[in-house]
Amino acid sequence: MDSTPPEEIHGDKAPPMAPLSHLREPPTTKRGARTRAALVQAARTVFERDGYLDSRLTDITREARCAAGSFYTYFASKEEVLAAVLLEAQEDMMHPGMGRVQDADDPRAVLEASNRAYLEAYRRNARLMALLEQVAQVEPEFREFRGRRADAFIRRNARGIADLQARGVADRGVDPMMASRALSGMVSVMAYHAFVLGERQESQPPTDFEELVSTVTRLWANALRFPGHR
Amino acid sequence: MDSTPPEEIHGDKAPPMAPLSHLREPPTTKRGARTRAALVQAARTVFERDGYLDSRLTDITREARCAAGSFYTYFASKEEVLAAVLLEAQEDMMHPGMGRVQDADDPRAVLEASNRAYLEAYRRNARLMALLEQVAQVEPEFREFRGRRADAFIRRNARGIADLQARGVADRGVDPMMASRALSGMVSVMAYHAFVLGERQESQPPTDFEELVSTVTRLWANALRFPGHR
Amino acid sequence: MDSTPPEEIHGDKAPPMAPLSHLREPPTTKRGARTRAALVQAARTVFERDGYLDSRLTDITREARCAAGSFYTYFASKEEVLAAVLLEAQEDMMHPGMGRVQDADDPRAVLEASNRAYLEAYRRNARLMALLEQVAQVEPEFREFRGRRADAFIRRNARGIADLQARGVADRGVDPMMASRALSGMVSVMAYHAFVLGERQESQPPTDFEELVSTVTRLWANALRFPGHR
Amino acid sequence: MDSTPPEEIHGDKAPPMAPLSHLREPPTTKRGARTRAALVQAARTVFERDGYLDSRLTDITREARCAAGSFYTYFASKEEVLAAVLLEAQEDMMHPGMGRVQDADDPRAVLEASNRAYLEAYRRNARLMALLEQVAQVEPEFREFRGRRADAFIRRNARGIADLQARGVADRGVDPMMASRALSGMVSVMAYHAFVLGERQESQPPTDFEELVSTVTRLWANALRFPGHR
DNA sequence: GATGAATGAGCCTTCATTCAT
DNA sequence: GATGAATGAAGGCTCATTCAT
Repeated sequence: MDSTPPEEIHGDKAPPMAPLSHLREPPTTKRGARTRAALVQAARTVFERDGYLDSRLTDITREARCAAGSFYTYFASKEEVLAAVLLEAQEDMMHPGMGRVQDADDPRAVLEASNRAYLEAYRRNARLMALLEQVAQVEPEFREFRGRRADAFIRRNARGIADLQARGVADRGVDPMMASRALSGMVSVMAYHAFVLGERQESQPPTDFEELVSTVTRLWANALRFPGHR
Repeated sequence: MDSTPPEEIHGDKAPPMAPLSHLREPPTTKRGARTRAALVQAARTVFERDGYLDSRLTDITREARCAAGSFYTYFASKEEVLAAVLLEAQEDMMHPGMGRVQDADDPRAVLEASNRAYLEAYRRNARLMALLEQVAQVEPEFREFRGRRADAFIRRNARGIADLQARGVADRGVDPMMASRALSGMVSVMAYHAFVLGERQESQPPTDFEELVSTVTRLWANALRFPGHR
Repeated sequence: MDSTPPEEIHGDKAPPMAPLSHLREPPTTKRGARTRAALVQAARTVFERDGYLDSRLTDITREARCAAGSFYTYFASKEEVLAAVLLEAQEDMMHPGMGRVQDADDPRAVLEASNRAYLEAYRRNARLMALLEQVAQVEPEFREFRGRRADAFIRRNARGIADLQARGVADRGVDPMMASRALSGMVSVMAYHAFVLGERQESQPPTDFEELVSTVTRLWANALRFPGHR
Repeated sequence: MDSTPPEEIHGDKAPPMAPLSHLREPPTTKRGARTRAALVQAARTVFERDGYLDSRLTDITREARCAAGSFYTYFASKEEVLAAVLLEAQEDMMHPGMGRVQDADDPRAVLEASNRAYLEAYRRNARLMALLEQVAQVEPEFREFRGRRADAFIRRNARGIADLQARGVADRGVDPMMASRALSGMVSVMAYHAFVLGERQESQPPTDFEELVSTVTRLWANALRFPGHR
């Protein structure tokens, strides 16, 4: 895992993530581009605020300060704007963009950096992730999108694990893909709990970010029997 | 963890799980009881088949072979039947009912039995779990229900972990609650993937149940540094 | 053509005229039957008054004094009510029900009775015929309905013609079906002109009914060379 | 009917056929003329393909390869393009342009030539005739247009009939106008059946054109008791 | 209790027409 | 003249809930 580029753990250099649907042709004029952008932005705002299911198209057009009919100039349906919203945010959601790691030879250090980057990205896009979870329960198209996103992380982490197993620094008794699915899932569940559910119940104290990072990293490292306890 | 009753790990002795809503009075007559039961059964069938959102009340009354109006004799809304459905299934979903473990002193053996029981219960009620995930995304009431169910498992497992930590057979470097949340979440994510998503995509080979049990158990045990590798 | 039952000329003993569509199940209760009937009646009124295309479902429900949603209890669409309207009127439209002819052996007398019956039925249902012409231009389903209705008349008249040809009292130089189509068409065109268009242009004097009957009868008889001029 | 110019039977030397509407001023520039022509041509294509009611203005402008807004430079509405389309095609629809008849003294020969010319013109413009029938059911303006066109033929044929009656070669027992309306209608109905409906139902064998001509001619001649059977 | 018809608010979608560039 | 985005009125349809029988 030394020379493995950090992104290999949770990151995703983003194969364009297969189009969600055949979007309408992009606007030709500058004015059109502005309106379309306003609609996408408005949709994100409304979806994040009211949820996908409870939002009406007219909420979006009102937020975008345009007529109801204008929506259909750019999108064929609510699904389609959502696709546009997700596509636009995809980059930031999928490229945790973890910085340089001091000691790239230390699996724990690399892992921690990776987890931190992932969790930071999740936190940044928490409301969008919540939205994605919601629509994945309702629209098969977005269930697949969620699946592809998850798989991207899982496959990369699986490669990292296999690599460490080959170098003898990770437990060889588990299948890399399955272990990756379990451990990546563990992190995402924690993120969901902390940043999505945590936000909603203000009764509870917010999760301590650093503790979150160090706990999942430690459990992960232990789970794979990284050498050298801390 | 030796004397800890198995249920202590994933199980739940079911504190009445706070009523989901103030249900209407139970039917007085025998006929009434029959109709109500038919409605609950029909609702489960319809919800599991079509999803909560896509099902109409008339689908349920048709399935129950009764008139649309009769529904309101027993339930005030769609939410309320769902509550009844979940309440009825709660017992089996929450009490994995893991059998006696041979060597209750072996943390790994206990853990494995616990995980197996949890996963079997999940598999048994997979469609209902899928339904719960869906409604949790839409109705705050059921989000809380899901949360309470998860917390029940998490708290029990946290107690088990704290116990093992106290006995010196589990890593003391992690907070029991947080570790429990992470590891319990890991298992539930795997279950969701295998039994909910797996069912929908018949293209993929079904997950091998035993491998699933052994993998999550091994990762969990490692994560907490249970003594004695395998 | 003597013993040929009169209906054989323009009439139609009505093979049920193939359902226009799979109508919803008829209402079970008396109240339901009343509402449904009110809707069909209202639809006929509105369609005849405003035309099929210019009428809105809410016009119909208002006319029927019921809520907009009630419409869908009985019909799935505007098309479907129209089907019901036509089905209900079909009997009268298709069974001119010409009375006994004095001399059933006189082809001219039979023919005249038949034409009179046809034209009277057309006049009685003129607004409905106008409606049928309109929808036939727009909905393939009703184009077929119109076609079946026309064919019923044409086939019967063709049989009458073939019969007379066999008896040597009609020109054998024409194909019975084609001649029937031409002559039946001639009559229907005249009816359309007199009772549909005539009504709309009050500027013109109304067609004299008896002259209409005698003219088409005479032309028809001549066209087939019935013996014995008048 | 001898010296009667052939067109006198079904033809129409086209009195300008009263403007359908007050069209906008014709384009001044060459570019304008080109755009306008493209729009009329596109409208005809689209109307004939999709029907008047199912076609949208944007279909027309797309077909004409111009912007939606440009439409209004030349036409005030959908109706107005249709008027332009019909005006442009009027010439060919109304002037069957029947060739010289060998023996202009033979009523049957003249009649047959006239019918053939009419039917050929109908066939040539079948899709436009279908369109005209459609719009006549919907727009009063075009109902009148259709009426004027029909009247032109009917009046001419009525003159021919009156002429023959005067010469003693046609049944004097019928009113020339009414007989003309009936017989002209007979021919147009047959044309509509063969060329409009026939095209739509490819299941049926196409009508034999020569049989069509000879049948209507024979029936017509008989109906008026032209001398000398065939 | 059961029945099933009646209710009507609410949202999506279309497309002729206008208008700023 | 041409462009093409913006407008917004209009109407269809759904379905949870009510209510008369």
